[in-house]
Amino acid sequence: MRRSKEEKQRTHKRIVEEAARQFRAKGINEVGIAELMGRVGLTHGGFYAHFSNKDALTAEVCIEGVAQTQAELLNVVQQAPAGTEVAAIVDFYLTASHRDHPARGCVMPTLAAEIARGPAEVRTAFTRGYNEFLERLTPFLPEGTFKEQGDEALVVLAGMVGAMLLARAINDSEESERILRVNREFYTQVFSG
Amino acid sequence: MRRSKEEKQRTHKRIVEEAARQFRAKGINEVGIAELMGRVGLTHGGFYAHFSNKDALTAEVCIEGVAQTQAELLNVVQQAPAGTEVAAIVDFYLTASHRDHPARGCVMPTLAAEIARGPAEVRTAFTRGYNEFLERLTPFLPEGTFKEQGDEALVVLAGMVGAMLLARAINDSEESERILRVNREFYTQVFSG
DNA sequence: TGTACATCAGTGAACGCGCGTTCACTGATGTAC
DNA sequence: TGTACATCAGTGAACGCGCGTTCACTGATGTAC
Repeated sequence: MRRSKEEKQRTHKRIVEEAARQFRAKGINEVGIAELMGRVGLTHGGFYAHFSNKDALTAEVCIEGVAQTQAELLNVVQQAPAGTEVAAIVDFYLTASHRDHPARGCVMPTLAAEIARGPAEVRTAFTRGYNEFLERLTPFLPEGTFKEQGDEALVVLAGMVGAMLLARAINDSEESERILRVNREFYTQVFSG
Repeated sequence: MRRSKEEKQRTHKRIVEEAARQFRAKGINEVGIAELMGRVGLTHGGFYAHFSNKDALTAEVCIEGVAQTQAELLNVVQQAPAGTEVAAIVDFYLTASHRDHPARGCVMPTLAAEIARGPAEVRTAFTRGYNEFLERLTPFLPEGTFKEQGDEALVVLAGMVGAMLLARAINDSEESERILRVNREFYTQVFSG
């Protein structure tokens, strides 16, 4: 039963979006093709009409996933009053809600370790998303607090990703909240004005 | 062929150490019991004389792995001249060598995402290691730079873990080096004196 | 100290299971005339 | 515009494979007398 070009595109998009959710929730290797396609409402064989293999899907999920976080953070930072951009970013990113819903959150804390061990195709896709992410975010950081704006973006991003990663791994909700709060306060204090 | 108590203990330790190496290099789920036991020089069936299941091994690896990084960082920080403790820590942690040898490095960037998705047993073990880690490290941080020493430890740890995670995922050696360098410089500058 | 027996670390075949991928097939869509 | 045929999105059975775990067995170690 052949489908129209438009319907194929829609199906393709639905597979990528569902994969992005599942990968973040369970990890790339823990999500099977059959389970994924089932959630999209199709059978597993049809997967290969859209992707040559699972790595090709993973590469697309990397780009799509980073682009999504980028869009959200850009939106947040653009609406922030001048001088409070970093505060707006960390207040948006380092929340209990983000910690508790990895499937809807940033791909970096959830997938970066697996990507680092993955094939070149996947790492290259992630790198592309990462570079665009930093390019877009950098202009909104305050000037001169610490070297160039691009360097500041690097510091804030690494700090947020690490804090989220640890806050999720810890099995102690009080300590987990503390990781989020202290890091929010730190970046707000250092990069304000 | 029953073995002596001492030999059993030695074997147990060798399994945990080999698992710690393999888990960091490939991820917990990508290391099989048979492969692991083979590397230790035994067959897979013998695994269950040492651990009730794979989760029990993973929990031990968490504690052992965090303790190892803790010991290394404590050693570094104790030998650092007063006022340069944070510089010593980040110079030890955020290196290309650490980035390129995850099997011998800190477990947090490599395993935290998988631990966060893992069973309570594993997360509790990691949390125990993490708490001891921070308790031991905190007294060596400078006072008053940013709130309490314990809060500073949280910030430096999150930043280092996030920076290492991203530096490993990126498929661009120049940008990867930059992540490490900029973060080293940042924490050295902010937490010196 | 020597002997008899219980224990148990490690072996290796076997289990059920889910994985990624292939492939012959179906039938609606796209296209050439 | 209508017809004939090629294309190909999606189906579902089948593939080989590796996984975690179980279990009957072996034989050296530990222990009770």
